Amino acid sequence: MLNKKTQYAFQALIYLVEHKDEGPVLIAEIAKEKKIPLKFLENILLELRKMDVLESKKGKGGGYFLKKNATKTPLATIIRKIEGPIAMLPCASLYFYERCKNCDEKHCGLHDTMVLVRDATLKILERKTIGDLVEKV
Amino acid sequence: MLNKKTQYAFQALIYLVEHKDEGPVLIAEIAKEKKIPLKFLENILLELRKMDVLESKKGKGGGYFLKKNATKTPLATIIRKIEGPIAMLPCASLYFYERCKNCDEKHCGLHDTMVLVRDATLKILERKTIGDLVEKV
DNA sequence: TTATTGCCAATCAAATAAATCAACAAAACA
DNA sequence: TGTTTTGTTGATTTATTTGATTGGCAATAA
Repeated sequence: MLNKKTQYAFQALIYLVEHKDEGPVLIAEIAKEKKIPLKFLENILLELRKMDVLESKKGKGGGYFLKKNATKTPLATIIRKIEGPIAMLPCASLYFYERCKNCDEKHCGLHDTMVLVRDATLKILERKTIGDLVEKV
Repeated sequence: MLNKKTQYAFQALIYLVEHKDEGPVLIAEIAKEKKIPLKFLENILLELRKMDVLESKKGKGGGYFLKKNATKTPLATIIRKIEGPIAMLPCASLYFYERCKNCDEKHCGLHDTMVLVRDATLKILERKTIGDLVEKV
């Protein structure tokens, strides 16, 4: 399962996509609507800003909003930044690879299977984007 | 990522499949070979025994060994028992389903995507079994 | 200048995961 | 019988994740 932080990140992104033509949105508003602890959400939004998905504006009328073209960001990118590896095992990860201590992955059925799972998962998560989170009406 | 407990469980199962014609295997032997904390491994093997994958024998010459037909157990079954949900979100889980607090999953692109990921993952993990963990030579 | 809003850092608390400890029970064997 | 080997069980400790709290700083609009 994705951890809470990543789940909250997705919920916040959904809210921002839904309100993307309404100017900056207050952190407090997202926190209230999506029932996310305020300070925890602050950190999450900050991370998303640093990875160039969001922009922010301080002062009155300020808040967070999606950066230009951010809706095209694949979900896999968000997960890797907020959560970490997508694969089920370190030895099956592309971006966070670690060698197994006690098995030779050239002859390990578990490794092979987990690579299959990773590929099947990425095929979906690299194609689906933030924009796809909100269904067009 | 799978948690340590599940990763250890798979390593132990691999070891037991590799030695399945040699009678009971000592917990200590598995722990040493697979570098798993002994007492932690004890609990894991116990859980696997309670889910009818392993059998044990006490006393001298005792140890753990695979139950008859246990090699046909799908990997998904092991993960669900030791780790929990396979899906990335509660609202996308078959066996551990929970409704979302703040989104209507009938119109949620995230939910739809995570169901796709779950199905792709299960297609593999329901087919691959414990026996497949060890490649035949 | 003042109110508003995000930025940043530190820290505490609760929950969960991971690892260890200590006492016990069953089996084998001399 | 009784001693050794080995698994069983529950309690405890430690580490990590998650969530909550506090407080001051920096930028912006009015």
